[in-house]
Amino acid sequence: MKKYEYYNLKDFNVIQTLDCGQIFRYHIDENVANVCSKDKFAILTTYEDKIIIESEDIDYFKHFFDLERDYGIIKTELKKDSMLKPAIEYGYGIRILNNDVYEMIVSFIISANNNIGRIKRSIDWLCKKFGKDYKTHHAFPTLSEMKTAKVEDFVQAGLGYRASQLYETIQYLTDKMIEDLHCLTYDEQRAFLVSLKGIGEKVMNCVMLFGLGIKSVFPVDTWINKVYNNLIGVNVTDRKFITRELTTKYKNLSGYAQQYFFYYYRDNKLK
DNA sequence: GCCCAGGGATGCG
DNA sequence: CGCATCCATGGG
Repeated sequence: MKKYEYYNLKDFNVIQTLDCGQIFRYHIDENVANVCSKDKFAILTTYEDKIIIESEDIDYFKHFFDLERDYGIIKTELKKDSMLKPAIEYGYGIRILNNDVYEMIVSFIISANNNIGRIKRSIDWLCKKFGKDYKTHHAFPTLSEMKTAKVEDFVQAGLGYRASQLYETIQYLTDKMIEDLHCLTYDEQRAFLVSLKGIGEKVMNCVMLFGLGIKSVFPVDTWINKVYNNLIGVNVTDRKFITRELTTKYKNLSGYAQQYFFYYYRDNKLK
């Protein structure tokens, strides 16, 4: 494997970035993190003054971890918001990953009304069953590989009632649809994603954010719902309303704000 | 046994 | 539109 070393890298913490719910295929052991995306694999080791990335495709993971972007500007702007400031100081090294759209579609369909532990187990099961074995890791199953799965396989993966939803979407999707998705307008992308079985507002926004790199969206899940009520001092359950409020407030930095909030309040076991 | 998890689909008004 | 109800499954 090739190796690349980053010295005194600002605004990047591997554990924070991996542990804030935007990726499910990773494993952390002390200062060493194994990360998978598509068929690719990397090992990140964190030391006092440097981070070492080992991979067969270093360039992929430089972009994957969004390392070419200056987060100082983003954090300075968002820290002007007093509610967000402590969350940013807590998750100072979070970066929004540039992950694969298709992998995000599958992963976040599975995530619906589910918990992270079970989501990770289900996805790992699918990778072992249908993904290529690279010895160091299993690749995420390609669309054509995933199309060979039966509904029973998805049930066995522990997807519950999401099994039939994912099955229908997998059978419907083509590689061309996935490729063309990048060229659509913002509204067309949203419409396409929501038309897929198992994808509603929240999952769609996660795919937009983590798979298409669109930072003007604000996925609202149960945690963000709790955070919103707690910070504003209300008891709202209308997530579409909360989404509108927060995207209006944070505009093109909504996606970043969402991750800082999510990591801070979920880690601190809000209430 | 109950409640919750990075919600969505469906039906009804 | 908004709203209620149902949906599998494992862990706390």
